[in-house]
Amino acid sequence: MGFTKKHIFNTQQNQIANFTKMIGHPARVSIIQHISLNKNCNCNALVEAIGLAQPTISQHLSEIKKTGLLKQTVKGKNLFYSINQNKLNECRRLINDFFVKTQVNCCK
Amino acid sequence: MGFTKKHIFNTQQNQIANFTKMIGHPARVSIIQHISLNKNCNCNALVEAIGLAQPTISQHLSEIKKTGLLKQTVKGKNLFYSINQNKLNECRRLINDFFVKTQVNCCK
DNA sequence: AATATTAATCGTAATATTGCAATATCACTT
DNA sequence: AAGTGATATTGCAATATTACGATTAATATT
Repeated sequence: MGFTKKHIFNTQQNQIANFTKMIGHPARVSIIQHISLNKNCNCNALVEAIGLAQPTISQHLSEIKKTGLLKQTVKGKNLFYSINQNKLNECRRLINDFFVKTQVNCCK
Repeated sequence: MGFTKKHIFNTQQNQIANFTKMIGHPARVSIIQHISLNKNCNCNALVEAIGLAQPTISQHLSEIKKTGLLKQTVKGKNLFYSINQNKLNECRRLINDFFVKTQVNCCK
């Protein structure tokens, strides 16, 4: 097969999986870290910092964008990325909630 | 290609990616939730509760086990799974730290 | 207008993941 | 020893992911 049977899981389970899957590649971890550390971070800056080809970085960026975690600002010919803090908080809360519930349930 | 160039990333980035990738499938989210909620949860119980075939559940279990998140107890012919709390805490701290740093950095 | 810069998209190859049927293994029961 | 139950492994098909060269599109610069 190769596809995921998403329909047999509930919305929350799929959301948790979507967010963690998005983070689940070291290039995307690195991209998120770089963007949060550097204002005015564009695609080229990430290509140089990380060492993957430009199309590869662009592809990873679009995976992250699909979840809504990134904002874009055009300045001249540059496209600067920044973190969408609302989405970051949503993502963080969802995942943290998963950990808290797992921990509380498993030790009672 | 298809493979990940792990060597160009640091240990922490790979660790974060490994843990989040392990959680990044709704079946594995569901498996972890079930195990934490039910003491004496074995493979068959998961198969019935989730609705995927036994080999599929077994495969997802082994993905989770690879990260050390599960403990096993043999009782008769049953193999009961439970959450390794130390590993859960390690995983939670690592991911939370990633979120905290991202948040602190991006809004200063 | 021609050129350079920036980033997305296309096309493709290699590899990984997801899912299941069939089978194997291993422990317990009879 | 044969049978049963529980789980792991094997083998395979379908799909997804990762990576990059080539190309495209869009904007800036000269």
